[in-house]
Amino acid sequence: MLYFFGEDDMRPEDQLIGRRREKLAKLREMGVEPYPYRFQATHTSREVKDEFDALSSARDPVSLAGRIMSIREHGKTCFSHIQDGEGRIQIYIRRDVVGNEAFSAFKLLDIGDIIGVRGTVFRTRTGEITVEVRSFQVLCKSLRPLPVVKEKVEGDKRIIYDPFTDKEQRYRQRYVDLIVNPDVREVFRRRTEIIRVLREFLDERGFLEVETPVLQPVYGGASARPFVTHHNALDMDLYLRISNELYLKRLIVGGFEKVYEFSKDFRNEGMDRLHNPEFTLLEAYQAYADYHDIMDLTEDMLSHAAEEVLGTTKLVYQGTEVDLTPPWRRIRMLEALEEEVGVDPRELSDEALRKLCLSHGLDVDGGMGRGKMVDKLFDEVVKPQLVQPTFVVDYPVETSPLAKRHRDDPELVERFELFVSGMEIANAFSELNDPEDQMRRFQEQMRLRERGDEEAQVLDRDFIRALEYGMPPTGGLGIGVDRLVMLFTDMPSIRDVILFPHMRPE
RNA sequence: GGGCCCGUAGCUCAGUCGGUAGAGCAGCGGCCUUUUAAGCCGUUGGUCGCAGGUUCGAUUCCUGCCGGGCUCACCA
Repeated sequence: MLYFFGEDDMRPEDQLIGRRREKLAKLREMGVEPYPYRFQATHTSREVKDEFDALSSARDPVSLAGRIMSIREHGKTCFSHIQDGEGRIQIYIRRDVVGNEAFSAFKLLDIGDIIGVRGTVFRTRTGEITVEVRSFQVLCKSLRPLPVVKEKVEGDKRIIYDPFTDKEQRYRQRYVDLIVNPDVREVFRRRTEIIRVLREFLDERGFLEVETPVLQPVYGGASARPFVTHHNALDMDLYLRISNELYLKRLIVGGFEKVYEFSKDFRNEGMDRLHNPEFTLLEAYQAYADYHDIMDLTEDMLSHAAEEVLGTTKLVYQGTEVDLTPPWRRIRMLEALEEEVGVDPRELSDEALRKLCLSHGLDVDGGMGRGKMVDKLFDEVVKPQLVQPTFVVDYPVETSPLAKRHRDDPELVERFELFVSGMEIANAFSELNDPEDQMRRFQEQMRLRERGDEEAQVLDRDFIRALEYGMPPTGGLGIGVDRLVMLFTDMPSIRDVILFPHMRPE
C-alpha cells in the first residue's frame, strides 16, 4: 500500500502519481465522480471550428469532450486546450461563470485528464476559437504524467518544443505516442484509408473478399521460415501462415473467379526497416488473367489509391519525388541486370556467376543455386536504382516455384515485381496451373531444402490434388501493404506504420 | 549475428579531462479575469540502464550484461 510510505521512500514518478491520487481523493470528497459512465457531446472540436460563425452569433451552447493537453492558469480564470479525436480546441473557464466550487474542482485537474465541457463559443483577443465553459464534468482522472509537448505556431510554421521522440517508448507505449504526437495519429488514419480504398477498388471490380486459415498444417506460398505453434487437442504442430497464396488458389479451383484477402502473415526472420515478423499482405487472384493483366490491375489500383488518399499521383518519399502516374516502366529482369553488370548472367558458368557476386561484395556460399545468386545480384545492383515505379518482369524459374513458365522461354517464369523507392512493393505472376509441373517444382524445392535451404518451399499434396481437378489460367498478386503505407506516408521504417511493432520484452 | 552510436529527473536535454549532478517543461506553494512555448516569485524531485573491475574515490575509465537506434549480413 503506497499510503504507508512517506514521500521520501517513493520513486520520483510515484511522487507525481501520488499527487494525482491525492487530487483524485479530493475530487471524491467534493462529491465529484472521477470515472463516470457517459457523456453526451453535441460537437467535436472540428465541428465547433467549422461551424464557428453560426455557433458564435446564435450563442448556442455546445458540449464536447476531450483530454486536457495544456493548462494556463490565470488568476480567477484558466485557459486550457482539450484534445478529441479530431484535434484540439481551447477552453476558457472563469470562476465568476462556473462558481467557486466548480472552479476549485477544475484546479484539481491535470494535463491528461479527460473532461466534458458545455459552453458558448467565442474568439479570444488573439483570434483563437475558444469555448467559454459554463459547466464541465470530469470524465476520467489520469494518474500518470503525460509528456508535455509544447507547440508554437508562427505563420504557417509549427514549432514543436520538447517533442516526445524516444523511439523505444513511442513503440512500446504507442498510446502515449498517439496522444501527444498528432502526426502519428495521421499516419495511422491514412493507413486505414489506404486499405479502405484498395478494398473498395477490388470490390468494385467484382473481387470477393475471403478469409483463409492463419493456422496451417503445411505452410506455403512463399520462401520463408515459419513460426511453429502447437494444437493441444490434436497434439500436432501447426504453422502460422507465411502466405495465403495456396488457399486463395484453391478457391479459384473452387470456382470463385476473383478473390482477395488482406492477410496478416508471419515470417520467422530478422527485422529491419522493411521487415516486421508479422505484416500485412494483400493478395488477389483473378481467373482467366495473366501477369500482363495483373500489371495493369496493379498500376490502376495503386495510382487510384494515391489519387484518392493523397489527391495526386506525385508524392515525395524521403526527399525524393516519386511519380506514380501511369504507365510505369517495365523492364526484363535479366536485361536490367545485364545493363548494370555488362553481361547476361545466363551466359556465365556457375563459377563465373559466383565470382561476379563476390566482386559485388555478396556473400554467396557453395550450395547456393544459380537462381538465388542472380536474385542477390539483382537486389544488390539493380533494386536500389528503381526509385520511380518500375515493373521488373520475367524471373528465372528456380526462385519462383509457383509461377507459370514463360510462354517464350521455359527457363523463365511469367512473374513481375513492382519496385518503388528501391522497395519491393508487389510480387505477381501468371499462376502455375499444370499439376505435374507444380509437382516437379515442389520436388526441386525439396532438393534445395535437403541441401540446407531452410526457406525452400514444402510440398503441399492437397494443393497438388486441387490443381489436378483443374485451375483455370489465373493471375495472382501480392502487395506489401505496410510498405505501401510507408510510401504514402513518407515514413522511413515499417515500425512507423505498424501500431504495435514487434519489440523485445521490457 | 558483425560494426558504429545511445541509455543522466515524468518528458526534452546539458555536464563531470575521476571528487556521487544541472537546465527547460511538467509537479508543488504563491501572484495574476482574453492567455497561448502565458508571465512573475519561490520550490520538491536523481541508487546518472544493470553487474563486476581499476582506484583513496566511478555517473565519468575498463569489461560483461540488458534495452534501444542506425547500418551491414541474413531475409521479401
